Amino acid sequence: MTVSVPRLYELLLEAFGPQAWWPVDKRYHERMGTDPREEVVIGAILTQNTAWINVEKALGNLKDRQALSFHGIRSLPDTELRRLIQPSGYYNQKAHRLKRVATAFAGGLDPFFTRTTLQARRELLALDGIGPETADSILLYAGGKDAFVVDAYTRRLCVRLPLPVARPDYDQVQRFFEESLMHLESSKRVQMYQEFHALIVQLVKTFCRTTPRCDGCPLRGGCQHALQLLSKGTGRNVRQ
DNA sequence: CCCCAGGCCGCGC
DNA sequence: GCGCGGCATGGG
Repeated sequence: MTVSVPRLYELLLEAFGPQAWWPVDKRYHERMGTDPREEVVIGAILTQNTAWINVEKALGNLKDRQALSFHGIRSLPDTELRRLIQPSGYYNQKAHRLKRVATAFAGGLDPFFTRTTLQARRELLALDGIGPETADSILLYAGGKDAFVVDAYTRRLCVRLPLPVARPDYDQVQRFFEESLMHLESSKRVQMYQEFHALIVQLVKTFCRTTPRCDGCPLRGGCQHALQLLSKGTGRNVRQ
């Protein structure tokens, strides 16, 4: 039994409800006269292989310093930027990545997002420190572009269910989801991409963890892993 | 104590 | 075109 992608989305939405991603402090940006989309970009870089709780501390530090914007980042000395984002880890690398992005988009995000999704993606990937997931997160959550975000969680879900993906690498997983939802009207599709990724994160954090906790998982009925558990009795230590 | 977290890059093969 | 180590912190 295989779950279709639209059905998968339906099940997750029923189980967890709307997720309201990407978390951004709009009040702050209204007060400061800054672009909230820049916070999305900054957060997307800070969260690379990092728990969000640690990213929040770094974002909080930038906020306190009134530097949660590209202009703010550019204005900070390297040493201070490193210190402010230190809780998010990899702070030397990330400080450089933030500086480069803040410089590349010194003209603001509006001109950048007038490009086609494909062209904008190419330009993001050309920046040192921006890989496919960071690029697609920026496109989807800052730009409202139709880019499906794939992360380690999405790939784990594909392998465990499993979904009929050619290979569990970034491009194949992305292609699979995008082709499965291609029939939707454009603005609906963007909204669904945003919600879908957030729901997958929620699912994997709650149930489909490194060591699965299948009890109460909304996908039990259509998941090969959960079904294996049932047939094996106590297979709770089985991993994939 | 160990493992993990919403990756990415540079290197060796 | 791969696999692998390095990058770093804080929470479970």
